Amino acid sequence: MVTAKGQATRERIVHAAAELMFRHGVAGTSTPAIRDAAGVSSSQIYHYFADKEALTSAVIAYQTRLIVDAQEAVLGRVDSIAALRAWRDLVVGIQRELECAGGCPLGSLSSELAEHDPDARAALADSFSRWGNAIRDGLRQLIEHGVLRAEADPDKLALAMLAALQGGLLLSQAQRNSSALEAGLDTIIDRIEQYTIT
Amino acid sequence: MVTAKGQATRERIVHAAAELMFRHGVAGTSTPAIRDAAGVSSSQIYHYFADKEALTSAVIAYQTRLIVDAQEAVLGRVDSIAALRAWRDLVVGIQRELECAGGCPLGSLSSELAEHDPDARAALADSFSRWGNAIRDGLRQLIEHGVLRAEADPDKLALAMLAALQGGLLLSQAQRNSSALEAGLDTIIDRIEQYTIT
DNA sequence: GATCGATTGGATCGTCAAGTCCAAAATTGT
DNA sequence: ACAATTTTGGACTTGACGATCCAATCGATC
Repeated sequence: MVTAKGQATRERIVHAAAELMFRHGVAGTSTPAIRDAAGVSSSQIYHYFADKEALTSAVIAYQTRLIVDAQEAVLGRVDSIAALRAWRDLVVGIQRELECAGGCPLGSLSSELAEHDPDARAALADSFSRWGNAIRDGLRQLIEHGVLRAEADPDKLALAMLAALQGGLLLSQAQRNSSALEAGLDTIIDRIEQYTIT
Repeated sequence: MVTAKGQATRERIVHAAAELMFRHGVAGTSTPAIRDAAGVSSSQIYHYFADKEALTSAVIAYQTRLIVDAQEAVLGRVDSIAALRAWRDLVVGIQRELECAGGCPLGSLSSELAEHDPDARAALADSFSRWGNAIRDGLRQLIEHGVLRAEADPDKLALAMLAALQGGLLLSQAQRNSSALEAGLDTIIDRIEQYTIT
């Protein structure tokens, strides 16, 4: 059983852990650091989570909820090429605001955990699938609305878009400028635009 | 002064460290593990490298030499869309052979180190620039050979290709299949192909 | 073959992180 | 109010990792 107060404490821990892991990576985030950032004691972390791996798993779920839910909401309303470009501007804008630091929280977690934590890898694969499906559904709407021709392959284009997005974020993190992210997204959108019904 | 024998030892350490860091990440690779894998003693690591950060820096240079040099060689000979697709097949084939494990060594290093080691970030940004330039030069050759129209923007398309490549590798690592990598590269090449002179 | 720097082995140190433990305090239900 | 359960504080244990130290050995050069 867990009370409302306990739930709040649990969430405070996950929130602090997510923040620290985004900024310093999973391995670079110690449980003492999480304890201090969340303003709790050591025992509380292990009261709510079996070990650091379980906490990391909760952080993955938390970031997925933040990011993928938001993406689904925005992409669900795409009904024109202009709306797709507006989505692109949103993504680029977020990265610019962060001064290209940190990359994608999910991408970073995946890169760090994929080889050494199979459960985390599977969870992140699922997050990426949801994200890709959201893009695909946006493209399907464009076909249904008569914006794009039916020959366009929404599955393939969505995967390509997600790849360009993740790679663009990774490169912008390394190069500290968003040009690769912009070039990647713009080029995929240009390709999509060629299916436009004129 | 460093003798040939010392040089060989140094290289053995870098090679072992690169291998371990590729499989387990930088933080997941301890100096005792490197010592054992390289068959040297602790003191030798610190005889040839100031600290783990310096060794990591050597690993970045090593991976850059392996990967980017090879990419420059292959991309330097691109003279047709078919050759570009052959390069795509090469990249996808490598990832398939590794069963999509590990992602891109440079991408993984970048994701892990970018925020916490500024020198490593700069070195990796440089590696990515070289890689992007190699792609760009391949595309420029296609224009010069009259395969593509001059309107094609090789800089932008090369950045997009590199983003799709890195993102595709990251997603294939998480999802344990190469479909995102293939979709990403194919979509960018499809876009490039539309600049073909018919 | 003597000299001197380069190389090597391996014990060792200090630090810090993950995780445990137990008792105290707070909260809940009756 | 009281019992049961949850929540909390913080000291503590254990182990590993990065890094150091020093003596021993190797090998090139004169």
